[in-house]
Amino acid sequence: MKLKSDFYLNPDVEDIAQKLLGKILVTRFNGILTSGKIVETEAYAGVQDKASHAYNHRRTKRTEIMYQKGGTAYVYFIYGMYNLFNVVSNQAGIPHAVLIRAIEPVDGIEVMLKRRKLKQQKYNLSAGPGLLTQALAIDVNHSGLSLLNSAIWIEDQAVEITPREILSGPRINVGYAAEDALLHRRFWIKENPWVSKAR
DNA sequence: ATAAAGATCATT
DNA sequence: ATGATCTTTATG
Repeated sequence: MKLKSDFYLNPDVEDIAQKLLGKILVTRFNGILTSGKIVETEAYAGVQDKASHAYNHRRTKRTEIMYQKGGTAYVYFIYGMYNLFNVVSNQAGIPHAVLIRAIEPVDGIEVMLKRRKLKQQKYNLSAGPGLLTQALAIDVNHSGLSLLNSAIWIEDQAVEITPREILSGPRINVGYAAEDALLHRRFWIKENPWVSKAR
């Protein structure tokens, strides 16, 4: 069942980052459906978080999306080649976001392989924030879309991921964030091979 | 107008 | 450890 608005209005971004683990991220573009189980996330805690694009109330054309109501997609382009997908959370005006860092493929694996230009399934299909967006065909044109609609959304699962199955650590490649780089705001499912290997 | 940096990844 | 590749942002 598609997650509804109240799930995304959660004011605790570290909590929602953990609750997104185990849920299914789905895209359906031109009738083509692809999806994967979320296995790794990172929480970005708005204006107080030195790692966040919205740190210190930074408000630009790009970051404007983060100030929208929870349940909006925030997608940005980085390093000249990658689109990174985030789930905006909390009420409008508070720029919380959760970066989806890795998924375990579920539906449309053949299509995803084609999009990634891979012959056979390996972990580099979708284990990494810049890779899963390719597999699901998400790009910056989708930034601002509502996750309550039928192009990009997240499905609830009967089986909840329990706190015992979740590990945490510092976020990846946020060295510019000074002391906030040390906070444990990266979460992943213990022993899941689809978690990114990045360091 | 210009320059620097970046929530990455594949390769050496 | 390095290179690819280009948008976004800050600064002048």
